[in-house]
Amino acid sequence: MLRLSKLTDYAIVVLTYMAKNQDGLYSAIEIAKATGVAPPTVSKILKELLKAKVLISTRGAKGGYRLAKTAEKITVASVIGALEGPIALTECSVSNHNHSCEQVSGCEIGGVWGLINQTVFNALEAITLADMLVSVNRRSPQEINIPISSLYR
Amino acid sequence: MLRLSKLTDYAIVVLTYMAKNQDGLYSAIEIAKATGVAPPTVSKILKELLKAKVLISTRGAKGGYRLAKTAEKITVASVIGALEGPIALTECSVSNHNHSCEQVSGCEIGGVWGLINQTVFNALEAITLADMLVSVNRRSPQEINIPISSLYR
DNA sequence: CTATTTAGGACTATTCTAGTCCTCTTTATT
DNA sequence: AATAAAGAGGACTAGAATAGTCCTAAATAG
Ligand code: FES
Ligand code: FES
Repeated sequence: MLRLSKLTDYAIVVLTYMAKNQDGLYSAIEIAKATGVAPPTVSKILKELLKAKVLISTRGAKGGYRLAKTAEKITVASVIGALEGPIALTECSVSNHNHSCEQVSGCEIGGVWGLINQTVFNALEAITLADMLVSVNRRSPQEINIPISSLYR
Repeated sequence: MLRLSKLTDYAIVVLTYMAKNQDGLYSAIEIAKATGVAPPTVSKILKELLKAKVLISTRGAKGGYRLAKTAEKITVASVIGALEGPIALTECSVSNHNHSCEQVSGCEIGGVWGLINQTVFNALEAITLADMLVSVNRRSPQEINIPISSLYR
């Protein structure tokens, strides 16, 4: 299904909320209440995003988190990267310096995976938090087109 | 990490092997030997690909599997779809007719997920088995560019 | 000094995945 | 007709990954 983890999903939700006021300082609890995601989970996500430098934190009372850059500069790819590590669709695409990718004897398609990977990455790098906001406002009822349809469990 | 399942990975390997002789008829065991993937696993994958009409089968002695279309018409997206169901990065993107997507109160970004999904899908739909073959022959040593690098476990 | 809030992990339960195996049906061959 | 080769379909298990919780320590405002 090529699924993203739920945490990543939540992360986008959280960031979209924060981006409504770009310079706002939000505490984890505050965000949890606003988004409906459980507090410990929000906290976990915020920490990951901090590590990835998507957010900046202030400790202590009246502390909280804020966006490290403008919404235009925060890409979906970077958020996914923060929560799930680098975008690598297959083992073959993970920094295979020691050729650990050789899962299969005689398989030489690693190069193409690189291409596919890059293509997907570019797609995700092209979409930013700002795009999310626009769509939230527009509230386009846009239906989703999933050509491969019959097989979902 | 936005990972594809191993089975999908193997499927591409298997199909690439089969595509070397477009009209060839291959038994599961034969493919297993050639690719190094365990026989029961190959069998499982072939069945899935059959269900998705990527392959055609002949039963009985001297039976086997063959490609249902030319390599140019078998897209990576369709292979992923066959093994993992439709490409839907998040719950929000899965045919949400009954709004089951409402994971999070007040979350209205579903539409953007649709966009992201579509973008990724287009990228994967643009690459076919034929492209895999070309690259196998060219054997380009092309290094993979993964900008989000530091976080891989 | 105390309340608030982040930092950094450890931990657990549940879900998903990979992989195997069994039984049945179909077909070629002799 | 008998036998062997091969796919069809699905059940099952072990292991891995994920989601989610919780605890303790450190920082800071008031
Ligand atoms: S299994 Fe690694 S390149 Fe194909
Ligand atoms: S949680 Fe479904 S649209 Fe955001």
